[in-house]
Amino acid sequence: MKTPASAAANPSLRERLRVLTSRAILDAAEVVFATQGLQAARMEDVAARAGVAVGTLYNYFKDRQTLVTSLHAYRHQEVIELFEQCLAAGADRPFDALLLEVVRILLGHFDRHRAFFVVLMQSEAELGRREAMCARRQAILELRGCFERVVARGVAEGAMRADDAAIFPSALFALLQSAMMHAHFNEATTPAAEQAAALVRLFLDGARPRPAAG
Amino acid sequence: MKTPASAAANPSLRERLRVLTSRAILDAAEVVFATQGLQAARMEDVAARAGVAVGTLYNYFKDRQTLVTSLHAYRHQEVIELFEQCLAAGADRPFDALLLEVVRILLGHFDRHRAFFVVLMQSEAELGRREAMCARRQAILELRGCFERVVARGVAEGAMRADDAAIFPSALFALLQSAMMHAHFNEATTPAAEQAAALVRLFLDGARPRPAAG
Amino acid sequence: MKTPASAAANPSLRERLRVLTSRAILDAAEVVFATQGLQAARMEDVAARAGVAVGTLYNYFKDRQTLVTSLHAYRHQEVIELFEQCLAAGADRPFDALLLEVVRILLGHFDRHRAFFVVLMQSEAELGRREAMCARRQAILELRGCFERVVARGVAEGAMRADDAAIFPSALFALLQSAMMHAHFNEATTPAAEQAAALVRLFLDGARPRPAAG
Amino acid sequence: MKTPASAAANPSLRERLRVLTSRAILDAAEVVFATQGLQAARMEDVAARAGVAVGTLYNYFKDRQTLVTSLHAYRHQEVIELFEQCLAAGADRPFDALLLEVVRILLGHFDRHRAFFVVLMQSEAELGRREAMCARRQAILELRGCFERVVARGVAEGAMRADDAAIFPSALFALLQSAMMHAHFNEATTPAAEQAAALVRLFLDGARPRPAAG
DNA sequence: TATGAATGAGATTTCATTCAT
DNA sequence: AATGAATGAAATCTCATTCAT
Repeated sequence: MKTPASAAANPSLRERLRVLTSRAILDAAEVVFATQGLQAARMEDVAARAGVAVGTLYNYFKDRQTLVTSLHAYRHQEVIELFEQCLAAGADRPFDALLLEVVRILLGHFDRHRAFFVVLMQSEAELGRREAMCARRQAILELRGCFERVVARGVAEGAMRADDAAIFPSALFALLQSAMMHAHFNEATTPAAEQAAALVRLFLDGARPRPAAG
Repeated sequence: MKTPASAAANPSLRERLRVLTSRAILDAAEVVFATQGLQAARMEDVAARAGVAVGTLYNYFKDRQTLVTSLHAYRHQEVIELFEQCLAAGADRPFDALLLEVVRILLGHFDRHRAFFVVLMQSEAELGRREAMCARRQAILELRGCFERVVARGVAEGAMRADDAAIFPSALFALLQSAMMHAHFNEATTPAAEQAAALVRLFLDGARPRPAAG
Repeated sequence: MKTPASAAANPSLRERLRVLTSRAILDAAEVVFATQGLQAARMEDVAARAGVAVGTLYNYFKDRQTLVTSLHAYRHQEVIELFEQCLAAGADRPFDALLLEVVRILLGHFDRHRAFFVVLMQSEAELGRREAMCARRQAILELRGCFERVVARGVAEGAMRADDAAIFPSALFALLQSAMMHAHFNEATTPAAEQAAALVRLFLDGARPRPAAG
Repeated sequence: MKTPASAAANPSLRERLRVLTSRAILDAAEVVFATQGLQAARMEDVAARAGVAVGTLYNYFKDRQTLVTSLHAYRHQEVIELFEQCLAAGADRPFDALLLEVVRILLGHFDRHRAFFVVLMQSEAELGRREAMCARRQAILELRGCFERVVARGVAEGAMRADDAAIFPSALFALLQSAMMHAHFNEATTPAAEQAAALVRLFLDGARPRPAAG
């Protein structure tokens, strides 16, 4: 919004400013929603944090709902892109390594936006009920799709059982969540990413002790 | 003049009515909160559903917050009691069977109050932030304690690895949640309880195919 | 309400009980209104203090307004009776002594019910506006009448000027009030009655120093 | 972006409007509170009278209590300023004349805001009880201080006795009140200010007839 | 007659949204 | 395009009063 470099070119200065302001608002919204809670946060707080007037919020987002949805989409998109990159990059790696990498990357991302993701999860529970959130539902399904692709690949490679495969995607997702919640509750302790290996071990080999003859 | 017994030879009629009304309100609240969402639900709706006047709500619960908290406590208590009964009853069973039983019982309970538990989870995410919810936090810790005892017992019996045991309780909890969320999203499909066996298999033996020599 | 002595006679036991309960309620109301303020006090508090149920209040007083009014009347009546007794008893005394006696008696009564009289004054200010309070207005006019009689007598005896006599009654009343308010603000200090002599001196001879040749 | 001056070349227009609105609300509040009573008046009525929406009230005053307190402060301040001006202006006048002037000025002001001052007095009686009103108490003490200064000066000049001086300030204040109450009850009659001379006569020389040798 | 739970109108307060500047 | 004061619908909570027991 104040980058001096953007003064040189003028092709679509307006447009670039719009994007910057929009980002600034989304970033402010993330912090405010995460700090105060999705419902307790007031538009005025978001505006104050973003350094703009309330009215400006409405120049960029139709209404509160839209702002929340956009924020979700924004972060979700990042996760999905990360996910895709992992999958693409690890196309030729052994499945175990790929899975570990995916889990690590995702948890790393979660760690960076921990507070917001907690809020995001909170609102996911609402999804069954509200209609207006189909955009958000969409994003979630997309994320779910990523997990399903990972699982599908694991099964295809013979690295995972096919019989219970139906529950694996949501189970995997749930394990990631559990790591986050764990990190969230024991605030300021070890980041969730450090649990990546243990999670993958649990997911792939279970909690049962390995048979003696490893 | 103030002894409740002296009222009109109705030793505890009043008292019994109080309990009934209190229950009616809590039941109504569960439905309304689950249907409309924790925040969207209005006290008036709860009252209407319970068949009482708004004021009556406040004769039983100090304020909205207290109602929500009481509802949480009410359901949580049931879960914990179920849990305890399982643990007590299965004291001499093999660990695998015990775990399966526990998971099945819990998911069954979840199925019966599905909508509300989704709401409950939603609000659990808030816990890091609000202080006033220590009662609720207490309940959650208690539940967590139950899972820890199960895990501890599994480890003691040699049925579970000790190395990653730290993450097992929340992982187990998360897997249950995933089953619920799964059931919640695919509304009106198979109950979560049917996933019990698959979940336990995954938790104990992992997603990896069993070695050939089954 | 529980006086064992009243069990002996039965001529109008019911009636006597009614009076006792009525008194108990009025006494409780005085304390509660004085402690919590005329508006902040709740009927429930009055009932609790009186040791009866809320419903009982309404068996004795039509509504809140009536209770307040009755309380006013109750106390006012006492004041007026005191006043009358003084006037009657002092019929043959010199005016100065009579006035001093009246002031002393009234302030003494005020001291005994200080808190409530403060509340009472508070509500007197409302009088210009509310219609339903004509009963109260009546009582006040009656009290005013007492003061007017004292002044009239003073004038008749040549102990007071006739020219400004119109303002003397309310001035005298105001001086009494000032003594009470003074006592009220400097809580728990000397009782208002001790100011009686000074007040009368001020009222009769003014604040100006006496001419040297007394 | 936040400097008020940068808005739209309207350096202090906003600010001026704020002051005007604030005044409008206070003026409306005075009328409404005085007309309907301090407690009976509803915020909605104040808003309607001020010609703004309810919400606007809360943009200017945190809550009802604050509005009332601000109103008190607003009027009290005016009285005190009037008082100070009198005292300053009359520094070299004989005490009798000064006192008369003070009384006349104050009663004049009272006359102009009669209804509200009655309400104000009403609430003064509450002062002993509520703590949150320290601001108001402060104002009252300040006013009392003014009266004390007048009395001190009178005593110093030998125009008033020193022995009973302790009760003079509140007595003087009470006499003013009595004039107001008198005017209030005999609504729409002669203004209180006309009683100024009689009041001062009473206060300085008492109710007793002057000794023959005038 | 006493009781006290139920009632529900009504008051305060909040905050997403609008719109004149 | 940005601003921020104004708006007013809506939600929570209170408490005088009623009435079945």
